[in-house]
Amino acid sequence: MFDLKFIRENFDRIEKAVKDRHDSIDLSVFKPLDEKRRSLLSEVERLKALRNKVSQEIAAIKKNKGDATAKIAEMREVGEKIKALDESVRQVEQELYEFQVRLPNIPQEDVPVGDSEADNLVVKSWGEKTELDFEPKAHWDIAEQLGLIDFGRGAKVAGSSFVTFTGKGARLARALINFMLDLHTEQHGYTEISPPFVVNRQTMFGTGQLPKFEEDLYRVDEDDLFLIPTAEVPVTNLLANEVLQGDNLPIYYTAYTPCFRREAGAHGKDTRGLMRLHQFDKVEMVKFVAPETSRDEHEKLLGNAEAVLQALELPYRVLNLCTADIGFSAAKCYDLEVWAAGVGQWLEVSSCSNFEAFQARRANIRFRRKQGEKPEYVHTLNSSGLALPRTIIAILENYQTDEGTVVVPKVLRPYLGMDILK
RNA sequence: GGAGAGGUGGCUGAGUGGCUGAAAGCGGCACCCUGCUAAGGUGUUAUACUGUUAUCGGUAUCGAGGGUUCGAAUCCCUCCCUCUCCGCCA
Repeated sequence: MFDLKFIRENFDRIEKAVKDRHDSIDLSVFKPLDEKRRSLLSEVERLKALRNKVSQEIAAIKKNKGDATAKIAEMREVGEKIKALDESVRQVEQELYEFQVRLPNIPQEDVPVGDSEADNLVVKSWGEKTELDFEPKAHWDIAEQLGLIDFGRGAKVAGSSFVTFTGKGARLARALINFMLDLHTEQHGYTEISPPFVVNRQTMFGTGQLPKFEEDLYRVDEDDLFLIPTAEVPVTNLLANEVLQGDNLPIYYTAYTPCFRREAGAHGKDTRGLMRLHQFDKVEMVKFVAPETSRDEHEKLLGNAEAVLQALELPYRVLNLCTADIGFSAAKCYDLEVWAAGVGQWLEVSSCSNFEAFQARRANIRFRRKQGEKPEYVHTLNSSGLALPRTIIAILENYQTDEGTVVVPKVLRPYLGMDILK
C-alpha cells in the first residue's frame, strides 16, 4: 500500500507500474477523490476550529455565571454541519481507501517488463538436468509403489487435492522440515518461529492477501478467521503495529507451517500427484530490514533458499519474474524452479520476494534508527525455503533407480535414518 | 462458557464533563555547570492528516467503533484484548 501523498507525488510511476503489470485497476478515480477529500477536510476542520474556540468561550462565560444560550444554539447548528461533512469525508475516504488497498506495488527497475510468465528471465542455473538411463517414473507411481503417500484416503477424509503421507513418506516430510529448519537456524542466522496457523482479517490484510484474494483462502466463518496460505502471513504480522529499535535490524525469522490454499480457478492445471495441493508443508524465511539494505538482503535470501537445493543436490534454475507475473505486493521476485526428471518439468519450489515498504505500511511495522528520531517503515522480504511437496517430487523422481527404489540425498540420511527408500 | 478487575505517551503512573495532547517520575535528546569518579541545573522530547511552507498554524488521536453534549480521556452502548477466580478440555 502507498499513502496518499506518495500516490499524489509519484503518479507517473504508479501509472507505469500498473500498465507494466497489466493490472486492471482504474487510476482515473484518484485525482478527483483526492481533491474532493482535501476540500472537504479544509471546510470541516475550519468549522471544528470554530467550535473548539467558541466552546472555550462558553466555558468562560459559564464560569462567570453569564448567559451562553445564544452561543450554544449557534454551536448546535455548527455541530449539525460538522456531522454532515464528517459523513461526506468518511465516504470519500472509504472510496480512496478501496483504491489504495488495490493498488499493486511498483516493480524495481531491473524487473523485466513482460506480458506473461513466458517473459520471466532465467538468471541462473545450477546443476545438470538429471539423466537417467532408464524410463523414469512419475512421483505418484514411485510414491504409491513404495507406500509413501496415500492419495485415495486423503481424498476420502478431506477431498481431492488433499493427500496423506504414510510411513517412510511421512518420515521423509518430517526429515525435510527438520533439515531445512536446522540449516536456516544454524547456518543462516534465522530465529525459529512456530506461529498460529489461523489468523484474523487484519493480519491477512497486513501482508496483502486481503482484500483482493479472499476467494483463495479457507475461511472459518463463525470466528471470521482464515487458515494461513503461507507462514509469511502470521510471521510478518508478528511485528505489526510496532516500532522496532534500529540496532535490532535485520531480524531473520524462519518457520515451518502447513499452508492452506483453495486454489480457486486452478483446477485441471498440473494437479496430478503432489503438484498442486490444498494443504502442504513449507518452511519459510522472513526478514525485516532497513530500507537501504533490502536489495542486498534479497540476494542473500535467495542464496539461503538455493542452499537447500544445493545441499539436496537437486538441479534448479532461478527466474527473475517479469512485471506480468510478479505478485501483487512484491517489488521484485525470484522464483526457484527445481528439475523433476519424472514429469520432465521445472517446478516452482520457492518464491523469494522483496516487498520493500509495501507490507510494512499495511501492517504498520516501523523502526527508529536512533532514540528521538522519526520512525520509518522497515522493508520486509520473504522466501520459501522450501515448499515440501515439490521438493519431494524432485527427490523421488531425480533419485529414483531402475529397481523402483529411491536413493536418499546424503544430507537427509541422518534425519531419515536410512540410505534408500525401498 | 460464567464472575470480577483493568486497558492513558518509549516505560511507570495521575486524571470522573471545559483551563488536559494529557500532571508527576523514569528514560531519551540539547545545552550549562562541575579541578577526579559521581552528581547537579535548564530546556526539550508522540503520531497522522491538512493549510502555508526557512517559518508558523488547523484538525484528529487516552484499546476499537458508535452515542449523549455547545464541549468527552472523563457519561452511555457494542466489540476486542489482558489479568484473577470458577467451569470445561488436549
